[in-house]
Amino acid sequence: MQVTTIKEIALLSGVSISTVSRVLNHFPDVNEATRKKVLSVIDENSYVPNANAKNLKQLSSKVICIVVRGIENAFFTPILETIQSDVEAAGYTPLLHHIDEREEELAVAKRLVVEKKAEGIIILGGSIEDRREEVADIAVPCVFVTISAESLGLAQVSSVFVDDRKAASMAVDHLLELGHRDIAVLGGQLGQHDLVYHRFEGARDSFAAHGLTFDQQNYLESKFSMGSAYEAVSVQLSKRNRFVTALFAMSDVMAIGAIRAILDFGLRVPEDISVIGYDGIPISEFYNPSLTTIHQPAHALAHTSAQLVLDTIAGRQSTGQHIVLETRLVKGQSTSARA
Amino acid sequence: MQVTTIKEIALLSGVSISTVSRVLNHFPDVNEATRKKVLSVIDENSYVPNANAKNLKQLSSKVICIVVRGIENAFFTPILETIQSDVEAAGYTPLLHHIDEREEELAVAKRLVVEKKAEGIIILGGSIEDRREEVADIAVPCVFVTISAESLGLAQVSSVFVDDRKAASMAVDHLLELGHRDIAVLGGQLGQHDLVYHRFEGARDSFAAHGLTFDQQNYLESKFSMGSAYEAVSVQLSKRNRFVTALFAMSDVMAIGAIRAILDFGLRVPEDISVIGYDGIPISEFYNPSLTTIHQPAHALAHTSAQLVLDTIAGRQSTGQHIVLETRLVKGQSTSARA
DNA sequence: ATGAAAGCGCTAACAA
DNA sequence: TTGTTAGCGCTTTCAT
Repeated sequence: MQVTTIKEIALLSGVSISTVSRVLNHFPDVNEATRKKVLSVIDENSYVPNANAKNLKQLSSKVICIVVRGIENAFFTPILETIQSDVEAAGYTPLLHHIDEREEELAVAKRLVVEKKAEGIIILGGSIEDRREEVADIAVPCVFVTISAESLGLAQVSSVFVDDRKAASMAVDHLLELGHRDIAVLGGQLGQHDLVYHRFEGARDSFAAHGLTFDQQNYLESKFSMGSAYEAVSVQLSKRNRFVTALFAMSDVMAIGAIRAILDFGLRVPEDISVIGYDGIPISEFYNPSLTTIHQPAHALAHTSAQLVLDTIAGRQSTGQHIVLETRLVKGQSTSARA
Repeated sequence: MQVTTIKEIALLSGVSISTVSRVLNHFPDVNEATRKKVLSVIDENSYVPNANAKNLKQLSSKVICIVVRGIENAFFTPILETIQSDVEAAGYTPLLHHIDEREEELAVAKRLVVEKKAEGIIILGGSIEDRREEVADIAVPCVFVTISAESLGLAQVSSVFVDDRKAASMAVDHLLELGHRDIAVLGGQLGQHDLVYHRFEGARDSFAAHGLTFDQQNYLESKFSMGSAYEAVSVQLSKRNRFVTALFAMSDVMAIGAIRAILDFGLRVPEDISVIGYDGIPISEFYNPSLTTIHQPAHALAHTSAQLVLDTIAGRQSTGQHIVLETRLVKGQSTSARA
């Protein structure tokens, strides 16, 4: 027979359900013999408490939820691991929740607060444009990672991010300083997400700062995947041949798709076309050629965001903090001076 | 004020809680006007039902849980997406649950069945050695993906996998047929997981079939990550120089780490050392050189496993099925005949 | 140190 | 079509 409830354990142990509950929750005021007995019954029947009932009744739970948009974002993976271990080190239980593109991260966050009695929320890959109400609805400290939530002006809400615009301009600066003038920008659909817009603006800033203008027809639109980037670049190559001498991709994943397309077209990287990426994910070092890329400080993003929720929960800070972290250009083998 | 319970919605709508529950669960027998009224109150207060209470009470839930070990296994990502959409297409709700290395996938699965009232379970990346009891404890249809559960002989349990031993031998066959004799095998810790053992045995089979013996000192141990593989190969290169002309890596991720190490040592791939990988993850096509690899049929693994749980739940099959899927050698640019 | 009892928010009979 | 009511399995006072 399957033993599924605390009541059955109580019966089998010859104690009341409250005593079983005390054992389960490591209360100190339980007779050692009783505890042993109960634990053995629990073990023999491989009983597992029902978290629904537990959460339903419980008021607080030492849980911090991490809500992530998109399962296959390679840039998030190391961040998640670091956040999880930081949260654990602080005595909280991290609860990782992946949501797919269609789901609403803010609604999910709100639900988790109610259901899991989460005391804090960390959101990766969300957006907050015109959603002040929904964010305000989240009743616990909340940190947005990779986007700024400063404009919301909410005391419970913090954010950690990089200056995407500046970073993108740094990338294009690098190409311009290597002597390139015909430069393509490979990015997402403009207007789809703030991030794309910021990086695009950054690229234009760089051109402007050099007294140049970005030629809009050199903007290649693609999804944030290798296959899509490959496609976008291949199309241009076969249509316009060697149309640029350098390319700035808004993610390393896109950069890799682009490079493969260039190589398959019979050109060399960086000799014929230089490529610079964005993110600094692990593969960027291992790719061949290794990627020149804008490195986002994944660990710092993770540590800082964990610290922010923890501090806000503990009341060590009373108002939302919005922290800008620095990016850094990592020079790989995928860029070189114009031939 | 935050409205958090069905009771408050009932009050505000001027109906009973059962009516609200009916609206929430899309019951047909609700007056259209009443439904509208309730929905508007729900919306105005952005009320979200508490899933704890719901699951606690509910007997069945049309949920299928997918338990995955390891957050960063690139091979699993596409499988997960396919399983999720297949499950949805069948009218079930997929519930993805990532667990970390320390957690016990079988205990988690059992818990999910109780808590979420899951009607089926799909497990990726688990192991079942000597754990018949625990598996038998899972009260609903269960499918293991990438490992065989045939030996358990449980009617509720199915599995879908490839013949790792045969596939590994196929990989080494390829290298031997290209004329290579000094071949390294880069894999995980032997004895750590069945999978490592099977692939190792497969490599030895191939040597034996060619009248040769594998030299144990050519087995390089590493974790399943690029960095670790890089390290392992670098050490051997600096110690024994060009010690082999070919290398079989037990995963594409390892193959990439190995290639980078070889390139950084000043050698060429495949001219100096050929490398063959395993898995056939997306990056294998995009890497430079593109990887020769043993392609595991990710989509077929996904479709088949989804079908198996669904069929078992529906009673369309009464006994566990154990299905072996075929791998295929994909020739990339990372292998060539011995110089 | 232990037990009894009152709910947590919801669903699912059963009535009306 | 709607309301009333009895729990789901657990935690948490309050007694003892």
